[in-house]
Amino acid sequence: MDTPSYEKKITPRATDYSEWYLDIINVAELADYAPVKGCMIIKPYGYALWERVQEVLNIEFKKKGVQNAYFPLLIPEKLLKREKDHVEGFAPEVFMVTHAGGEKLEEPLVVRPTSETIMYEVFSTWIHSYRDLPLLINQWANVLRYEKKTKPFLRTSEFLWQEGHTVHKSIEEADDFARQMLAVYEKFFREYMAIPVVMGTKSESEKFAGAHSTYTCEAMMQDGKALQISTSHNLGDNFARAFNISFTDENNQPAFPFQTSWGLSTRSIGGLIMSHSDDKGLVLPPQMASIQVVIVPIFNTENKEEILNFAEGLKNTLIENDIKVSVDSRDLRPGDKYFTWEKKGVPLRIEVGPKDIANNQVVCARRDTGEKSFVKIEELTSSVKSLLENIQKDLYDRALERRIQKTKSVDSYDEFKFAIEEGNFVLAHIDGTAETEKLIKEETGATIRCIPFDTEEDTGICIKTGKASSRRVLFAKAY
RNA sequence: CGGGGUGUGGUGUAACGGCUAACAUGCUUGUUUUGGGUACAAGUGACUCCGGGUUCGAAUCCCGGCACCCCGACCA
Repeated sequence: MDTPSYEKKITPRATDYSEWYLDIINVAELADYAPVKGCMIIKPYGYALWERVQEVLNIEFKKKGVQNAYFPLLIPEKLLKREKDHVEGFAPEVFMVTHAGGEKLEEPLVVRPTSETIMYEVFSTWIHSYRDLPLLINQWANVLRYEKKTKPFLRTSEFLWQEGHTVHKSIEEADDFARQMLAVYEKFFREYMAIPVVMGTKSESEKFAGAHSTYTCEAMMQDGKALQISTSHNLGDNFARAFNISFTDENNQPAFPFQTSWGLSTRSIGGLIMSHSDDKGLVLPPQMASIQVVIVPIFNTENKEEILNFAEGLKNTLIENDIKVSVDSRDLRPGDKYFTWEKKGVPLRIEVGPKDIANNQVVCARRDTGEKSFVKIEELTSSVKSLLENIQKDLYDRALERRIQKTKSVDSYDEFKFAIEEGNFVLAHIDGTAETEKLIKEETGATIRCIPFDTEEDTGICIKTGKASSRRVLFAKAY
């Protein structure tokens, strides 16, 4: 049989991983390029993923007592300059508004690259007493950073995120909260996106501009590269001092509070795409999919109405059980529809035709494995639920297994270079200096992704300098 | 921001400096078909990324810009 040519192709992962990623976004209709450099249009099917992120995280944040608020997009330039490290970190990538109303502005306005400065300026007027603490605020917003090299979702000049900002009376409390929020992210990635992440602390050179310490969730993509998929910062009292946020404590003494900020962006959607998808298209975990089940009715002219009615009945049953389901009633051949939904990563496909109705069953086909099974109508809901649960679990397990297989512990620089070149996460000793870190990056392209929380004390010697080291850190090439 | 590459209907491609820019697919209509991309017919759809230049003549050559892709440096 001739292989027909179709309008959209998918480059296999083995041929060109990057090209494959772009093709998936295209065929699954997640995003389009915009007529502005480095910016993208998030199409409805892609935006539904972001809405799901918002839906789940809002619930988790509120459990922690965090409230949503909104601050302006534009920041007076002088505010951005208030904290020294912060401005140095962000200055090269800010967009600046210099004109408005046809005239030059007295003071340029910065388009927020992040909102610490404008929020904290305001926090200083909100906080007076220890009774005002902790202050727990989150905002859903877009931010802009001028980026030289962009890639849809993973790095765009404008991106969507949530940024949480909290203020606490002690550094211990702030640090604990920053870690709690990191754990919220970890849980979200595990239970919803089916992405296993490594939690840890960023090295000095990788930490956030102006932070006391930065905690991170690092995920491994299918090519072995790391993606920093969310971060949480303990800001210490650096910003409180810079923005003059102070409060009177229980002993009637003035004090500076301690702050955190934490964020998760549309980059995570890029991580989601790369984690599970295959050469046939997108693969979505059921917990993230806006369509969890697609029903493909198989009919001919005579039985069309009967089959469609039957399919609608199945749909209603599933909807009543909180399953997100859609019937593809288009007048196309079944194979055509299978390809459509395969590309879009719908976790489960139900085929229903005359033979099935006669046998009181349907055919269920898993997107992730292609595995087909017959399901009795009476057991439809329970079977679909358990299939979706299995898909969710298997996607996570496969991603975890892949990461375990591709995480190497090495003790020499030669082994290190080889393991990095092969596309692994590499656990190795380093002397802990920024110079050595930089040297390793220059020579191998690998950076310290984090000092994982779960590594034990393990004395050894630095793979590069031979100096003493007390613990292994995680290296990888990163997106 | 340096080095390299690409830019043609919605999508994937073709066209020596020379006919009305071609083919496939999509989309629309009709008939047919429907358990992994049915078949046929008719129709639809492109200032060949933008702006200059060279030329009798430019999708094609040159210059500039923009966007995208790859490799570096920089960053969520």
